[in-house]
Amino acid sequence: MSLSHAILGLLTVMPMTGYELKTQAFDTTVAHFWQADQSQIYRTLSKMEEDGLVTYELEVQADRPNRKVYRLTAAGWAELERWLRTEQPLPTNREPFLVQLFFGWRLTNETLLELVAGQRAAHAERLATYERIPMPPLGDPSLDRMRTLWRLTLELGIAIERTYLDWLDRCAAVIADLPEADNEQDPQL
Amino acid sequence: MSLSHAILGLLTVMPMTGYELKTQAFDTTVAHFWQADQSQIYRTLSKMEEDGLVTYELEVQADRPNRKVYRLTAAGWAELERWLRTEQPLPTNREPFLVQLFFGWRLTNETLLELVAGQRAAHAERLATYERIPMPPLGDPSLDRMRTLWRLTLELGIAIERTYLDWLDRCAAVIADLPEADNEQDPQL
DNA sequence: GGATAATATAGGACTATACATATATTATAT
DNA sequence: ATATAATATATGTATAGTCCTATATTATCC
Repeated sequence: MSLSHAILGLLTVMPMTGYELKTQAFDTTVAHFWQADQSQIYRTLSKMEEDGLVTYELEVQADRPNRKVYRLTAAGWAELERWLRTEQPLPTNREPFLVQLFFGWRLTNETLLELVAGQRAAHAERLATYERIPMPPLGDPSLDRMRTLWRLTLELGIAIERTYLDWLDRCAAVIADLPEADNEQDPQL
Repeated sequence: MSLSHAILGLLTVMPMTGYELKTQAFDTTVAHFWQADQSQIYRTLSKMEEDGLVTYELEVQADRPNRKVYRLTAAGWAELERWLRTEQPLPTNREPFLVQLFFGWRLTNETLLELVAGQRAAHAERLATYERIPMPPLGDPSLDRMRTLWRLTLELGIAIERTYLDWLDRCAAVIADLPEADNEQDPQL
């Protein structure tokens, strides 16, 4: 489970509550490389606390629900340092849209183009989200390691989304020129 | 669960056993967009059979374990056709290496460069695997819809891997020029 | 006035995935 | 002689992730 490692990393930047992890990190800053469900964040925090990786301070609030502000323990720091040096496997590919495209030859060009357009819109939106994140310029000598590395991760997110958009445009062009399917004999049961 | 839909798609090409699905499809032809565990394939086939989406013929073999050759039922065809028209969500991003890079500013440049090199090797291998798959040329009028669409999915796989490689090279260059970390005050417990 | 959003945590139920092992036979490699 | 790989299916167990709902208060929107 490297959700716990992402959480450890985030809590080194600043002690936070589960709510802040969700809204100010997983939904925004790190969304391009790790997405997490609210309920899973809370459950993982509980487990990490049990395991002694984090502790929390309860901030009692009058007009709002109480906050549990989590931070790393010594064991949490040690585990993060260890994990950061461990070679990580590539993420496994699982893309429903490519399954559709691969097996979609019986669909009409029109239907295929609609699917392509849908994906294009979704990727364009994702790209726009990433591009709205202000990126620290490179070449600035005052730019610290942290922000340089952070910038690099964002650059990948943007590059991948651009790759998708280029490819989807190419798909649309190729499909538009494709002779329609001959579905006479299908399905052949 | 769209593993079942990937299986439905694959079985339209040719009736197959679970073993063949694993070795001749998920580990090879469709590996760039869907990877599946052997045990999950068998369990999913069982469930799909229960649900009436597929049936199998038992091929009794003398010198080898018997084979269950699966093919679609009418309900399986209907479900595939329905699913193929349904808009699919973008895959969620979860990339352990980017978590490392993002939170790795306390590591030395050397350690970071080792991690980058490890990822580079893994992506280069993946790209080589994709490039070994013979890709039908475009512009061939005899090229059917199926192979054109299949080619497009492979092109994306290759484009994404090239994006990773370019980006990893850029990472290496940027990290090599980075002043080393000043870890005096860390970890700040 | 009623619905929704924001702040905050949590649990139930399910689905999906991963990793290891069992079983059985034959062929090949060391 | 022993081990491993290939063919073939299957189960046990654990981990990871999703979706929905509950709880409680305040603020805002229509």
